[in-house]
Amino acid sequence: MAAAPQPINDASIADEMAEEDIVERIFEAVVEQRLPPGTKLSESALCEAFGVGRMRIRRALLLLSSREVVDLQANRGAFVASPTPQQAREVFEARLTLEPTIARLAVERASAEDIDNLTAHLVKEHAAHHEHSRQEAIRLSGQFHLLLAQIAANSVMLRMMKELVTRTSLIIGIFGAPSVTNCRDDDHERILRAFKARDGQAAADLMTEHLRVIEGGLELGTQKGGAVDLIDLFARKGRA
Amino acid sequence: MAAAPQPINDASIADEMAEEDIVERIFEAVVEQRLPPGTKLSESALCEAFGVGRMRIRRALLLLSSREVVDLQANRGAFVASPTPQQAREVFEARLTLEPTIARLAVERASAEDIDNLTAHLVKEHAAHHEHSRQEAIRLSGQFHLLLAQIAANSVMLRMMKELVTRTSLIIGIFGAPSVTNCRDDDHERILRAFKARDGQAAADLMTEHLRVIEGGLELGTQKGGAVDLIDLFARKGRA
DNA sequence: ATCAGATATTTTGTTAACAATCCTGTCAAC
DNA sequence: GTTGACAGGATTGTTAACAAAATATCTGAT
Repeated sequence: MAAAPQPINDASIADEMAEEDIVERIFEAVVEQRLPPGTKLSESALCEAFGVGRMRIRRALLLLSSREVVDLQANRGAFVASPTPQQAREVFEARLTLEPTIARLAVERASAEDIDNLTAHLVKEHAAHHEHSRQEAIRLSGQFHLLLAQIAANSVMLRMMKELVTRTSLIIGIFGAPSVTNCRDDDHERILRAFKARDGQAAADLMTEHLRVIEGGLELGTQKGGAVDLIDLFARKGRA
Repeated sequence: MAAAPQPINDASIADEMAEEDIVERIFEAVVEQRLPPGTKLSESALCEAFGVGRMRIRRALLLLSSREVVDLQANRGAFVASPTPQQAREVFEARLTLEPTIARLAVERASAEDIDNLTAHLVKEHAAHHEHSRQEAIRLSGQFHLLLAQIAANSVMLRMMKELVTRTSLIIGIFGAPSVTNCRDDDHERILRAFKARDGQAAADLMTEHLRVIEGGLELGTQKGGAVDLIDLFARKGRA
């Protein structure tokens, strides 16, 4: 309950954070699954955490909700979204529509430096896996897909991908088998080889396969954690 | 300068408009090209127009800017976005990525009623063309694409399409040849025939062709109205 | 002990006043 | 006549206080 107005955590680089930075930070936390689905995001807590006024937090939450990463309930507050099976299917359908083309465009437009960056990125991914630093592995694994969108040099699709990658992390958190990480970096490795061979079609096909594997690893019938729908669960008295 | 708090225009159905409705209304106005690129959207004017407080307007503008339909400049205000040629290319690239798949999915998932609705929609489009009611024609022409996304039953891609269709209207407003309307309804007609034949691939191909024709009709070298970059234009003294 | 109701506290939503910035028009100086 | 500075007005951005809703706590009865 400290009423100290000064920043508390590591968020105080210069003077103040723009709401865009706050949105970015929360996106990252969700991707790394440090904010599980259903987590309450109270305004006062966020104000302290980021050391900013309530208005900034409010705007950030509105932006997050417009991207369906946060569920904004009237008079109740903001919660990390808990995608439904239907939403999960829609997110993967959108990714399967966008990402093969993004991969192909990225191959066509990648400079030598881009490919070097991708290679360096995969090294980091491997390292994170071997070090068993789960959060870092997940973060890098998601960022690989964003890197492709960046190389494809289309800011519209890059923005769409940021949303989709973040929501995918939530989806895996809810429906993913326990041992499954977001992406197998073997697949990323194969896609990188397609880059080096300058084979855009192969990259697109590998991406399709990659996404199908991830979606196939989900159990869209049983939701694990997150906000279990208690109303639906206990609607009939006694036991089901 | 009327300080009357009651609603002024047709926006007073019940008691108050949610910011989502305001966003929707402004989207519509942009699609119909009643709000040309570069138009200043002052807060006080919007407050009067919609009969709501400043906070609502502020939130609506933030949402609009997050979808790049509005350009939010610090301490200067909100302006209808003026897409650059680069942004125009990116929007069309995204549409060319999404819409063929949306068309295919829509064909696969369309009920008989959906096809009836599409048919009725095309009748309206024709009527608007013959009546030379330009705004209505433009609106319906954009809505055709949204109808397809709705039939495809993917809310993620539907939301993306709402943004892309709206931005396309801005792009045509800036770079379109004067006589060009948004879509030739002949193309829509052909797509509808693919629906009736239940030929998803044909619908996808026709959509690709349709979008290429529209993009081909743009003059991405010369921007007409909108916010002409005077600094860049008159940087060198005298004449270029 | 459990549950219902009432009260208190916390949290969210809104409003209004205040501060800061920008635009416009004016006036003086060159 | 043009350029620059300056002041007034208008618009945006922020803060703080207030209102409303929901949650938590407490009491009392069954």
